Amino acid sequence: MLSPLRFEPAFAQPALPVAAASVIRYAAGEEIFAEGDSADHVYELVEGTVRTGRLLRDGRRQIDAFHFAGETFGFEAGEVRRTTAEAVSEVTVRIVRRRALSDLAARNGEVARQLYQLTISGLQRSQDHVLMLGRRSACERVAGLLLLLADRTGEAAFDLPMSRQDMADYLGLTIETVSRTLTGFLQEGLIALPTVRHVELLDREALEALCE
Amino acid sequence: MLSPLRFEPAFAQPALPVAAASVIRYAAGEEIFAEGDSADHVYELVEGTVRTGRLLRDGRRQIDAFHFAGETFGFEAGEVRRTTAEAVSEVTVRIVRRRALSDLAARNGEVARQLYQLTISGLQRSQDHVLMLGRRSACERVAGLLLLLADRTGEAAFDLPMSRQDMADYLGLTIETVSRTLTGFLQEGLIALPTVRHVELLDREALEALCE
DNA sequence: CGTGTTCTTGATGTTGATCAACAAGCGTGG
DNA sequence: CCACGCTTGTTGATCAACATCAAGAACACG
Repeated sequence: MLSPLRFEPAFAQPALPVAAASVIRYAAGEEIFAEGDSADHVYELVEGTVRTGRLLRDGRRQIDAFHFAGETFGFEAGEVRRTTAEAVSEVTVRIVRRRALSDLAARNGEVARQLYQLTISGLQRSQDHVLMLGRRSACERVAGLLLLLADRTGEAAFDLPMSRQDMADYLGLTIETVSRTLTGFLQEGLIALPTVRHVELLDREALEALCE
Repeated sequence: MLSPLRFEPAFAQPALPVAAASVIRYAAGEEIFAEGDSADHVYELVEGTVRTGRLLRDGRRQIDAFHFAGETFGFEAGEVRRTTAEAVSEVTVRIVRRRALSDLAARNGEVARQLYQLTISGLQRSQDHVLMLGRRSACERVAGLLLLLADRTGEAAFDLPMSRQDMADYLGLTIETVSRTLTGFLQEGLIALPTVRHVELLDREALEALCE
């Protein structure tokens, strides 16, 4: 069921219009780049799921975003990575030289516009995330994540690509709270959880109501 | 003490390289634009402080960012505003037609690059905000905001342009918690609070340690 | 099958929210 | 200049949500 470069409506993004320096596979859990690395490539995700985020010295982790097939990641303002990217599942990426892309953008206004559009929609997702973390309860956050995942597949039933720990670190919660919230939804009949990594949304309305 | 177009090192951003459609003043508390408006202008803040954020239907509010003199705001991916912008203090802004700016960017690679740089640094600040809201305690959040405000003036003593409610809505806390945390810092000798709107950082080290 | 990992569930603890009262600033009008 | 009311901020008491700690269950993989 490989569908490279298929663009989901909710996340439609142009592929990077530059020849890839290379195409690489990463195993689940592998690091793609780390905080402090020099940021001379950007990535286009062909298949799989990637998480980007940061780690505090005491071990607390915050995931900024999950990235799915067709999306791009690894853009930085400066020369040095401020986030770490890891493969959540088995992953294949196209790697593009940042320099090649910025050169092209300097010559081609349309490419520059796409690049701009890409980052600004990333900014908007980050703002949604801020709202979620700043002002929403655990229930609302978990519901929000489930809806986000459902929207990108377009299906009410889908596999969770990430662990409970990943969900917790994205939502600013603990695994226990995520787990309890999911079984709460289960008991209220909002979702089914046939396996630990597969969700079906039974009452989308109710879940949406939780997110307003 | 007006200093239009002075760029603080920590927030150095190019002015929008387009003739302003107009220059407008807003009184403190006035709305500059609102969620749902059509997004056909961008703004350059000449003087004062602006907050951008969102409101949930039940009244919960989340401030995405504070903007200071020299900074730009009001960029949107789509045609419709997703955030509201309000004057925190008395404010003067240059208003630029979005269309004029994007036309210029399409012709001029350097302008396009600046625009890109602007949004990507906005994205990085939003990611810092996510980390703050997702994984930091109330103390750490308040310390982080104080340091952010100190950095942009370059002084250890500064006026707080915003109310406790604004601070709370930026930090994902309540006014009571912000207030208590500040008096906590006061009692530990980390700050002085000669008036309710003026802060002096007495022990910057300790505050930085709180943010790691 | 065992063994290690991930997930769930339960009991308890802590942080920050909520509710309530009071204090401090601030503008207006006497 | 003070009295007044109104807004904003502080402080206290209590509560609730989520974290933490601990144990067990389910699952994955050799």
